[in-house]
Amino acid sequence: MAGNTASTGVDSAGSATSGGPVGAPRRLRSDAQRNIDSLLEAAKAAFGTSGVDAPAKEIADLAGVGVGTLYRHFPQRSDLVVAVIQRDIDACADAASTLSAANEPGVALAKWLFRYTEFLATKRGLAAALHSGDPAFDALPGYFFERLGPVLGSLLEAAIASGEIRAGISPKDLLYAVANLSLPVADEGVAYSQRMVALLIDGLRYGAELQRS
Amino acid sequence: MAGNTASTGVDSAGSATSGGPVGAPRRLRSDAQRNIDSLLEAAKAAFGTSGVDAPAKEIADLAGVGVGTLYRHFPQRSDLVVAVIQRDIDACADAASTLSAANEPGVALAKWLFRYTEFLATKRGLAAALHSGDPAFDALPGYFFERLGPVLGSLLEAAIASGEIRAGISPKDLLYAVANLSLPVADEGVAYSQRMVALLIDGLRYGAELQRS
DNA sequence: TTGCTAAACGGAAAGCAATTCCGTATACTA
DNA sequence: TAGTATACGGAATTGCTTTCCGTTTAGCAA
Repeated sequence: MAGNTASTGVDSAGSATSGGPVGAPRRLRSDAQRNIDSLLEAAKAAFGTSGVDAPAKEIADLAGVGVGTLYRHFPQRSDLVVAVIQRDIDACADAASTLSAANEPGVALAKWLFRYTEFLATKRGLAAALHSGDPAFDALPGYFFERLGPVLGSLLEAAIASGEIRAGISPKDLLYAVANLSLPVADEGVAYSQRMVALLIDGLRYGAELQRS
Repeated sequence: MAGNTASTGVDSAGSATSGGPVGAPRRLRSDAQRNIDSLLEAAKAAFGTSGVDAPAKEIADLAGVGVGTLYRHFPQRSDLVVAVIQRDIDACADAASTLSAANEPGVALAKWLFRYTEFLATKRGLAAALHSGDPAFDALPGYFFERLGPVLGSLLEAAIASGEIRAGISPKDLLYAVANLSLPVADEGVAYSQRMVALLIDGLRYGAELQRS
């Protein structure tokens, strides 16, 4: 779970001067670890209540720590946002593998995409941050793909092999396309997103039979 | 062109001589109008250079006015953003009618969608604002649709009539779907957006022949 | 257990950008 | 040409992020 280390650094390089095994950055003190967890919990709650722009103070209070502590672990407000999102990405990836094991290839693909859609729908404001242009979020899309890409990749591969879906679409493209389609627009809700995703899936089915056999 | 009046009010009504009836807003003073124009120009430039988060001061300086003046015409920073976007929406709508007059229905539809895609691509940060959840932008999607909906509606209608596209998709859905797909993701450029839009169009073609005749 | 020290804490203060206020300047009208 | 509503500029206010630093504490060794 990447989120836990925050971006305080804990840079992988241990610069081995002490002769010990490289990359042993010294373990986090227990209270620090506890506070990081509290902060992530609090942040998730605050983002849900007050949106991504919830003041740092509000989050710190909710977590029962001072703002100084918040900034010790998450040097920039955006680092907290990133950590929270990464946590949820991990959860989604895990759910995917379970789902793929219990369904037919084509069904598994569609089901997972809809599940993914719902997952994104709960993000709302968080997803917006992704597109804010703030360099602080530059790493997120990468993490997104790194984590979910392989999962969707297998689903896709299986569905193509069974002839239900045409080849030629990359996991990355599909991942991002659905993410974008799931952004909240106007007064429409999740229903809109799902309609659009369904349309995209039809696009994938278009011409699939030509490749069969 | 809605942008010019800013949100200071100045509702469309004009006329009304001296002892006029209720709601004669009184025309804008010439220097005020000039400053509003300068501000819109400056804002567009600043957004391009420093992103949507360009400081108000920067924009005011660029326009050669004080921040007080900026806030007089655009009470909230977001009002400026809205005005700039509306301007560009209008331009896109106009281009659409021209295009639709010079092409076959199906071609016109596809061409316009790609043109629309490119238009959105230049917005980048601005588009992100749309999804920020800030209530200040609530009116934008409405304007977006009000202006572009009818245009895309005609294109769509014609393409459906010619049997190239299946019925059942609303202009609104398509408009928003493409807008979302055009959001910048990761390191991909416009090419990505266009690939996805093409996929969506294929989705529309899927099953079209079944409805023919 | 006790003592020591690096690590972590909390919250006051500093830094910044958005927004408001208000005295001054100016475009219109009579 | 004078009078007045409008508009102007920029200093002051406000609210939030981020930094700083004296105080507290977990983890370790004697």
